[in-house]
Amino acid sequence: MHQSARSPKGRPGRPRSVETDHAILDATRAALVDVGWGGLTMGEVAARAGVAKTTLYRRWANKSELVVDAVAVLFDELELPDRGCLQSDIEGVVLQFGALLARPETKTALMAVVAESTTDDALRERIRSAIVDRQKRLVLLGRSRAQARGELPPDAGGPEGEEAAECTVGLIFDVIAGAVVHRLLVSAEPVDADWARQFTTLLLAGLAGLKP
Amino acid sequence: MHQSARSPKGRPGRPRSVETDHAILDATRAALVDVGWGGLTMGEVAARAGVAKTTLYRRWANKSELVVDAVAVLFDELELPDRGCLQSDIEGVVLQFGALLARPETKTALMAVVAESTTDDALRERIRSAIVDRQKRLVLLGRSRAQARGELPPDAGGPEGEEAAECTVGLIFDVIAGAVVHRLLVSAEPVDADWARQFTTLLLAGLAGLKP
Amino acid sequence: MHQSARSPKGRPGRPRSVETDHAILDATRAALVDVGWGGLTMGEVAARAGVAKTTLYRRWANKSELVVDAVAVLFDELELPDRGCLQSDIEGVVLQFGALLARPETKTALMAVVAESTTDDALRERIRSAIVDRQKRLVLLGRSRAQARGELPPDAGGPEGEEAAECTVGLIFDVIAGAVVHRLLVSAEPVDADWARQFTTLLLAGLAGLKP
Amino acid sequence: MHQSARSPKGRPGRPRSVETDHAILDATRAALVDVGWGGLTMGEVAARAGVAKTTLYRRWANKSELVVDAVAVLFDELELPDRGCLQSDIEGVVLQFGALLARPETKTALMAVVAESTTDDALRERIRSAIVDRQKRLVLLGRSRAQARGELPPDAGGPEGEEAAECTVGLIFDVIAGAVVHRLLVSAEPVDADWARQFTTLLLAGLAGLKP
DNA sequence: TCGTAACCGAGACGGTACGTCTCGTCTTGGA
DNA sequence: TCCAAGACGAGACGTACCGTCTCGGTTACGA
Repeated sequence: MHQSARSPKGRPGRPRSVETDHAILDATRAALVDVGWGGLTMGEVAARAGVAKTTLYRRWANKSELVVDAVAVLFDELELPDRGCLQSDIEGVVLQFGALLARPETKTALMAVVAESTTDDALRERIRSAIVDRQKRLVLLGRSRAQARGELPPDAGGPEGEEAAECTVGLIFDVIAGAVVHRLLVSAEPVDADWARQFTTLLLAGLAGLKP
Repeated sequence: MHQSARSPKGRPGRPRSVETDHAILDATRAALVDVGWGGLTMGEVAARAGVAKTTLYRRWANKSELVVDAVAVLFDELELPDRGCLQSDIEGVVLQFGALLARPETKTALMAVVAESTTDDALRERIRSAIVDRQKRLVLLGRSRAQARGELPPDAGGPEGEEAAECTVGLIFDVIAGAVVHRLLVSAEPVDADWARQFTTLLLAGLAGLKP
Repeated sequence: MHQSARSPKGRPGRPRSVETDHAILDATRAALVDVGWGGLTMGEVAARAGVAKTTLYRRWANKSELVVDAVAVLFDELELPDRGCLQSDIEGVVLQFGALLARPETKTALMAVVAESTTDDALRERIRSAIVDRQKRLVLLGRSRAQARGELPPDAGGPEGEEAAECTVGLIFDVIAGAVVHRLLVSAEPVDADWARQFTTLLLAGLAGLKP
Repeated sequence: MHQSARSPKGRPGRPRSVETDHAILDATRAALVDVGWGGLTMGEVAARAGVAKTTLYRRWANKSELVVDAVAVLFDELELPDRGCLQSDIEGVVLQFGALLARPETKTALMAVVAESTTDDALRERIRSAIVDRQKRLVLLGRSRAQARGELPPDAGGPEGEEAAECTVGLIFDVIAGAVVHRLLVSAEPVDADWARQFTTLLLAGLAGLKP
């Protein structure tokens, strides 16, 4: 998770409290809702969690890392619904992602830690491993499900085919996540069913035109 | 520009120095490069600009607004190159945008003010008017140029056609800007000629499939 | 006084508030009475003085220096009463000194800063110049007054006579101050008229036996 | 000694380690030399002694009590040399006391605990019983030895004579200890043979003039 | 010989104060 | 009226110790 795997056996001294861990992460999300990233302070989180500041710093080096861990779990709620066809599946996940990003703790926190990560490589890596890479599973799952349905051709064999597929996954991910984030946070307009349909149509048509 | 239109005529007292304005904005960008958004302080900017803090606060209410103005001008450098066909034109603008976002003062500042704007509506409006809306011109210009070349059909007449076109402009803008930003800042991978070509291909194929 | 003489003329910027100086020193003494040296915190002093902590640290580098300045002024209240004969004059000053050291802010602060000064030369020097050396005037005044009365012989001429006199002043000062402090703070017994008389008798007899 | 007499018999459970006791007191003195009273922490002492903080707190309630015990033993090294006459004997003990107070662990600790004791009666009592009262033996021994030599008259009989003698012992003790401490720690000048001779001369002449 | 009670190390824990930093406002004096 | 310099009240920062607690494990007595 955060600091270290810390072998459950043999570690001398009093072990860290797991309830404390949860209390802190819960308090972090609650505080984000109330005061936003800018108003979030370690002292406030500690007070809400009924915990000493020291206890926070023992686990996380700074605000950014704490918030990444606090928010990461929210993204794990995302899942690919099985609505019968690829278009519907993607629309479903786009709407879910939109709904997630509309929550105040998510939107304010996500952009802030991304901003912070532009000058902090360790933080970027943490964001990647805790949030971004975990959600690529959705793209992979969608593809394999569509292949099973016959909506997409099976992966090309051979190493160069694999590499191309890998590359396309990254592109799709950037397009989906980027478009949703940009519409919500920069353009400040809602991600509703209409927009999801229009966007997904564009994406699938684009993908169809990409390969040959 | 920033605080007030302040009529050039008739204002009593000593007028504000225009060199001071520029010195402050330059110092802001320079400081952003060195210390990032998180490390940027009004005092630091004032010191770099050889100016008193009071002078900053007389012009901008806070750090965010100052940074928006400091960064906005960079985005005006973007232009749509005329490379002869729509695909090339878009690739060119994507590469320009990627290069702009790769500059440290741009990427750190842009995400930070967007994050801040999630809890500050006035700031969001300022970002929109100073940065985002000004760049939609690129999409509009690209479309009309492509129409002139015959690569795209002319706009549908009538009000519903106009509305649909307006809506598509927003979608395209979100997809382009979102994908580039996400690739650079979240996925942390470069926006190079290969990626630009692949992305543009996807986009144009998607657009072709969107209309009918 | 404390930080610097700071030329009253020409210093740019807002000058420091003199009322603030006094409020802080008053608050320091009041807090010493209530909570003692060990319980004294910079934050508490600041709060009592209605002042920000920053304002304290702008003037004094730490608790010890602040307390030395706060307490020093109390010692200036001491004076040599003119009761007609040397014995009575000394008894008077001994009783005054005893009364001063019986005040809670004085006794707790004085020993604490002396203790701190054993590992801080700058602090020792500050104590010396702000407190100790200023009180040697009492010994000198007492001697000259006694000489005027004919109770003591005039100073021996010549440099070696002067040096011996100087040396004796130091001895007398150490004996008086040391005995009073030790009785009050270590032996924890009162400095009353009886004790003052007995002690002064010993001192004067000793001095009479010292010279020849 | 410190916490309890703890009957050597019958106490169930593992007995406390005596080496640990010594290691802690040694570590306390060593740490005092290095960092002084202000910088002394229980954690530091524990670390130096190779012991857990818990182990310290099982034995002493706080820093002051620990330091009193750590330093007290040093004062037991003092003894009254037999140099043949009272003046020489006193000079000898004054020099010894001066040398003891010149050691860094002694001077920093002694003043600090005295300062602390001004707001802590239990501590003052501990200092008295562990340090001060034990050294009055030197004054008593000196007096009886001088009486045996015929340098001083025998004690006056009767209860009022006894009381007066008792009172004089306190006065002498305060004068000697106070003067030495003051010279070393406040005046910051050395206690050397010259000063010891001058001071002792004053003291004995004073005593001679005190009685009749 | 075996329990049991107190010992011991390590370190987590809720607190408190530290001294520093930045904020945004204010008060000077000079231009 | 503007500007620079810098004092000011406010409050968060991250650190250091405090004294207490919970661990797992050790040591010596006495039943």
